[in-house]
Amino acid sequence: MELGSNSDARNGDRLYNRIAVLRAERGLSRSALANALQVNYQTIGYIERGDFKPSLELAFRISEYFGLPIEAIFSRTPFRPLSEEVYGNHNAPPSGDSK
Amino acid sequence: MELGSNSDARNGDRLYNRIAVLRAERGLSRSALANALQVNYQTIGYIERGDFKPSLELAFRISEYFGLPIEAIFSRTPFRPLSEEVYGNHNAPPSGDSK
DNA sequence: ACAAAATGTTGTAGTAGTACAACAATTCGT
DNA sequence: ACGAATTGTTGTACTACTACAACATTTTGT
Repeated sequence: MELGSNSDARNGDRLYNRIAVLRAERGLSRSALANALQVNYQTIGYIERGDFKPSLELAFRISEYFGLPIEAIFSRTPFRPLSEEVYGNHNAPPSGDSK
Repeated sequence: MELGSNSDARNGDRLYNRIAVLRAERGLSRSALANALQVNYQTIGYIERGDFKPSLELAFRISEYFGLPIEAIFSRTPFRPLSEEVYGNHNAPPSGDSK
């Protein structure tokens, strides 16, 4: 069955995360991160794009890896960009995912 | 199959939690908590005694319910009693679970 | 522009979290 | 001490997380 379809992460119980950003900041590929966390690299992909939520166990591993609290990485409500959080919002354009 | 047997929470990947304490502090029964969290009351039992780990989703619900960070409720390493954490350790006896 | 790396997609399969039910054991109020 | 509430046990079933594989698409380096 497809993953991104319907029965999985429908909008109500979606989980947002900053993994992609944290990876980017550190120049880590998914494989590299997955490797460090001892999980399959596709699992990182699934989690990053919200296809499903990690186990609490994995969330802890990720949290420890980045040295950040779980709440800084995962959230039930969308994250504000870290950049904004640090420098404030100077006239932001509509922040939609383009495609 | 039994739950507390073998294949589940063996000692390596056990997860400790303070749910029982938090419940006790608030005089909440498992059913009451389960009810508030919208889960089966037996699920709370399973989690409390470490039979299995909650999903991240549920961990978030619990965290929000108690108004505490996930890390204050769940940990990969055993918790120190909150009492000690607050008042310090004044000559503690061997803190084993008796029975 | 081309090759290599990174990411996305689809499909299959195993395991672990959760619900639910029925009943045993324990604890608690009066 | 008794009954009620709480907690523990066993068993069944479903769904979601994770692994893995093969291939399509996109991005990146030179």
